[in-house]
Amino acid sequence: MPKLDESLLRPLPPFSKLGESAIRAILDQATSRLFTKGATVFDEGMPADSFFLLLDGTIRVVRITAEGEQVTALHICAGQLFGIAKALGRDTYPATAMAASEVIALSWPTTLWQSFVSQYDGFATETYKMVGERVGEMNTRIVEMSTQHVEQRIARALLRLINQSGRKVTEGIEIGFPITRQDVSEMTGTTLHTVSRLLSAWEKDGLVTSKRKKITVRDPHRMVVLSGA
Amino acid sequence: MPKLDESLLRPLPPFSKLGESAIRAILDQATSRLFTKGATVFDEGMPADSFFLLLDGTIRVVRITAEGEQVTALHICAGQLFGIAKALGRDTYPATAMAASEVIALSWPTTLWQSFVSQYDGFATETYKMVGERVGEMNTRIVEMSTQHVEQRIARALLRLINQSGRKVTEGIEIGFPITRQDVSEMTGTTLHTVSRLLSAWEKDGLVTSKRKKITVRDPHRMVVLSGA
DNA sequence: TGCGAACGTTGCGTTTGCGCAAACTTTCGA
DNA sequence: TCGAAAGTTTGCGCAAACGCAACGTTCGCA
Repeated sequence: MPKLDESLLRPLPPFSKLGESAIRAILDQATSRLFTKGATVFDEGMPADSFFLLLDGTIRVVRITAEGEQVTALHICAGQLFGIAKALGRDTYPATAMAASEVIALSWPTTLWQSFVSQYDGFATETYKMVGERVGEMNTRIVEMSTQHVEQRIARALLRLINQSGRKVTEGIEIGFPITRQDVSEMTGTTLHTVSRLLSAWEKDGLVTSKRKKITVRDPHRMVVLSGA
Repeated sequence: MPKLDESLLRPLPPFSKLGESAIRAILDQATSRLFTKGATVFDEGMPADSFFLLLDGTIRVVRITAEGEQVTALHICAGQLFGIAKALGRDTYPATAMAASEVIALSWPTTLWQSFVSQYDGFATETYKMVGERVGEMNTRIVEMSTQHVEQRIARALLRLINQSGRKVTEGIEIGFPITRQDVSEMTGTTLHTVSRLLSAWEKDGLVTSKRKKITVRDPHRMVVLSGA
């Protein structure tokens, strides 16, 4: 395994208050892992052996219903911890994590969690802050699903995606990882048909451009208006 | 203020590992407060000055949209902590808490949170376990809203309510606090009309009985089947 | 005890978004 | 280079649930 550089961790909130030696120690205990697109990092209900830090790529956190339908609960982007079941007093993973693109992640055995929390200043605080943000995000999702129309939900989903992992290109802002209509439908609780229709309409309108697995928002401002923010 | 009895706290998870003197100390710092039905305990966005323990009654945690619609995110029943913004690294309350019935709660200034966490063994762990459960609940809500029909969602909502605060009565199990069709609709993301229609149909079917602000499930088993669990 | 407000019911028309089906396009591996 | 697989588009019909509206019922308060 290649020696990992300390500068990887230093800018990230959970580690930002730590000194060089602490970061070195943390890195030395980490395993670096590569996941190909579509690969499963861990499965819902499995014992939470490890927790992870996403170095590159995007993770999709999904839950699968009894009928086999997938629902995307969350997207996790580079620099964030995930699989931190232990932080919420759980022994198993509450959802499935899959790679939405090529993914590089560090992992640590869950047994180290306690020592990270107690040894490293700010680690717990920053982690719980992140948990709080995710809770807020989920909360917002619930509110949106309850009160908004499909069109607004999809608009918001796209805006959230370009916020989290948008890349600026000539025509606008592009979502930073491959995403299908099916994926969008799983994020918004609709069907791929509805998403496809809507994107077509928006494309005709000049709001977005989309190729296979790529969506680019050309007019973010109008999109915000549409989303009813 | 009447002297509070230690036996109030001892059986509750966050305090279960504490000795008598610790519990005494915690109680002595608490303020006991009474809220009438419909009263607001705290408002979304307000500075999180206090955190609370619900001694009696039920709290409804709601968020209010820009259009003024209410969405119920969570119900909190007796024995649970709430308003624990600090635990998630927040300085303001992320949602509004209102009394769904007469409510008795203890409160502590948020400034004490840190010392509770560091001083009292198991307090943090148990609290985060509870946070984890709530996250799981919210997650389930999202999945349900994405994949289930209104009928199933309402069935699940009722089942959840009788699980959390059901009272056994002769005809079945009754929800332990006053609840309107409007309330149910806010929990399930529908309209009071739909809820009313459905409850009427269920009543005709012998599944439930409902009076004004009271709902009693007569046949929990069939309700579970209906909910598609 | 009577009035008003809050709560609940019901009918009807309409819309939204889903389900199904068929065809088209791009990608990737053999 | 060809074919299969994966992803996308689109049309059509339908059902679920909403919105509106009007009316009935219960409760609390003066």
